[in-house]
Amino acid sequence: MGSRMGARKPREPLSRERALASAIALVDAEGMAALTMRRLAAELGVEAMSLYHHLPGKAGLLDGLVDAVAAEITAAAERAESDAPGGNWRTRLRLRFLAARAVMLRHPWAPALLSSRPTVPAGVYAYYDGILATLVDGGFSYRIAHRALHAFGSMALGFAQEVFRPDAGGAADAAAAEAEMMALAERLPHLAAMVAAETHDAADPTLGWCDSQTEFEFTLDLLFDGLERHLPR
Amino acid sequence: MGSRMGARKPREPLSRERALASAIALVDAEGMAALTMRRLAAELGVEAMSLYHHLPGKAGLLDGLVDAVAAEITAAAERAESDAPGGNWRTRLRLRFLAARAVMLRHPWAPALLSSRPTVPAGVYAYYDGILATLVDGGFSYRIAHRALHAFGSMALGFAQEVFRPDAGGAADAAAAEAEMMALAERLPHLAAMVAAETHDAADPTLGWCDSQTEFEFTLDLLFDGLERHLPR
DNA sequence: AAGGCCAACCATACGTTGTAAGGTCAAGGG
DNA sequence: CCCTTGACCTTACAACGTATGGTTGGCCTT
Repeated sequence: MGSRMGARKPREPLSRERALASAIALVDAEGMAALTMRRLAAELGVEAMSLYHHLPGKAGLLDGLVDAVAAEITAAAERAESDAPGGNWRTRLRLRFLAARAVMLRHPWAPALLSSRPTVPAGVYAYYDGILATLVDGGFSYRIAHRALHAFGSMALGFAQEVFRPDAGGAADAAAAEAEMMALAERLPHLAAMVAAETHDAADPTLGWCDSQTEFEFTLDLLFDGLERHLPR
Repeated sequence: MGSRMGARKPREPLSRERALASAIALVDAEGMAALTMRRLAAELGVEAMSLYHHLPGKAGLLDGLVDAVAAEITAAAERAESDAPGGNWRTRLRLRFLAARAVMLRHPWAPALLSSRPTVPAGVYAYYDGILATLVDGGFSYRIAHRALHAFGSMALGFAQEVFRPDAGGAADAAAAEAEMMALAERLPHLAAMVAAETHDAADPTLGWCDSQTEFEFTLDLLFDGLERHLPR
């Protein structure tokens, strides 16, 4: 017994969805570098070449990842906006962008992947169409709305181009970091003074002292304030 | 004759500087994908492994590229600012950022490379120290200056996080692009309307109609305006 | 029930990548 | 004169994406 009746199911037959889900889990856990065709196949209990029956190569796999993230963002933004109906354009966009940011924080690899892809996934266009609708509904001309889209840049997708990486050094050798900081302070007097002033009453004396959530919202409001002055009348 | 007197010079002895210069030329001409150790060595008339006597591996080579670009930006920004002495913080920063942007336009691969590197090159710190000096000199508190640095993000280095790539489709099949645009218009009414409104009196009816220089400066002024309102008094 | 088709999966192999290990060779100082 | 030293080369390896061509088990048709 056990060979008939179809209930044997040596394994479910592997699909594009299962592959993508497994890929996202893998990348969330171990980073983009761990995502190779062989590794992903192994994760699914399968050989590498089997993936090619469901995905059009590595590039297609990455496109799939980006599409999935875009869908997640769109859903989160839609949900956030509908949770607070009747707001003005500012609060509606704010909710959208902060919802997008929450998604990006769950997938730290997504910003780099998104900006590295040569083509924009289709779902992103729909997302931007909604933003544009909010802006036009809020009274902006198409000209200013267009410029607003450019000005938001990646913030609309929930991430900012941070030049300085978040906590790259790690907390392993805080002493060495501080020593290096002291050495740098002589050549970079203003940066040193700023760090000194800002960490005066903060807990963490290292370079990981930036509250990126606060900075994100500050920049957002900066842009909103500036745009508001371009409203007609 | 010709064998003595040292003038034979079968080739100059290859140095870190020569390797980096050649790498930049190669990447400028053919893009990052063309930069492999073997290819760079061939470009220098040498075998791949010889590069390892002057560069600490591929990662070190990329770090070298980033350092070179950072130096180029710093020099250009310094020059631009000193060409217009006595300006206020706005015009001084504006000149810096636009000078940086000119450098980035010469090296289109630099933004992606810079954001992909795990560590920030040392030269960038010095560059940011100068920006900070200008802000503080302009009357900003360290707190707001700090936030300004975050708000500028990559714009200080001369590039914006553009979600939609510049002219990825190429001008080869403008008809197909327009047809696809028409198909998209039904699902993306606002985007379609915006494109229609914006290209009303423009020359190019495709998606390559964004003047990124204008958008860059608009965003810059948006941020400057917003920051100005955070000046004390 | 028998024949055959076909999607799913696998095994093998190729070219390219970065780079570790060790060899060759000319220049120069003791 | 020899022998160290550094620049350069040769070879080799592991890992990558993927082209090519099996093998197989279940479903449809007759």
